[in-house]
Amino acid sequence: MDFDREFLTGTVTTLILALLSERPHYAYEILREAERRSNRQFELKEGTLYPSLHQMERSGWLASEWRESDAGRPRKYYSLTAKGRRQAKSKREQWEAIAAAMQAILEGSHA
Amino acid sequence: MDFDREFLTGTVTTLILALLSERPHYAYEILREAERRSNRQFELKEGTLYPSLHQMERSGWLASEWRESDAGRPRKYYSLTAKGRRQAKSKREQWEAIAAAMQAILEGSHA
DNA sequence: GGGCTTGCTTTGCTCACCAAGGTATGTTAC
DNA sequence: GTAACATACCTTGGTGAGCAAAGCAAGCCC
Repeated sequence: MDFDREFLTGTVTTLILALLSERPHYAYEILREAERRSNRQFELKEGTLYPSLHQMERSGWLASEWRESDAGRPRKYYSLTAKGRRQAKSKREQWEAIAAAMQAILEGSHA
Repeated sequence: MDFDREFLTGTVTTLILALLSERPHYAYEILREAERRSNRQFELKEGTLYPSLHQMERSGWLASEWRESDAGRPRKYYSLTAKGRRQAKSKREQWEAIAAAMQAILEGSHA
């Protein structure tokens, strides 16, 4: 399914924070992981992800660290700061509340 | 709960189409109904709703009709066109797919 | 008369997302 | 050897959704 662009707004930050809640990731890995877990439904774009990560780091939600890789270029790993963990929790709760509210509204409209 | 603004993107159109799938509504009624069903979580703004309705009418998804009211000003009732019904179905399906994909991603990140 | 609610509308702004481009390294295929 | 592809990082410029803030109009209650 191709989503209308506007549906993704708001999911990107939440999604990044959720993945980083589990363990540090580098950007490219986030792209792949988001695709994989959503069964290819999410195709996070690089032009979205990289600026988002930079923005979140500037906001103090993330810390980054370069690590050598066995093969290829070094990778920049991002992890959550304490502030980032609070944000992750907040975003997840907000998302769940939105999903519940939408569910309540959509229920009445089924054909 | 106050939502971060970006979370609402994409939900507005879906929400409007869902309510109009049930029966015609006038704008002010949509505002109230969205609030009521979401337990006050959604507070759709007038500056969002009215331009959206106009946009959707220009796109041929909605038809409008003025009706006299027992009390107060006449109300402009919006109803779905055939095209609008197809859109309503599509948006609902997209929303449900997004919600499922997000759920899959968030599941792993619970504290 | 003043305030509240209902009801419709518009202007100007912000900012999330992304298309499109670029750089660099390593692997596989021919 | 080189072409093609995957990995891995980054930036610029544009679009468009949502909203704050304002206005207009009509009815109700005190």
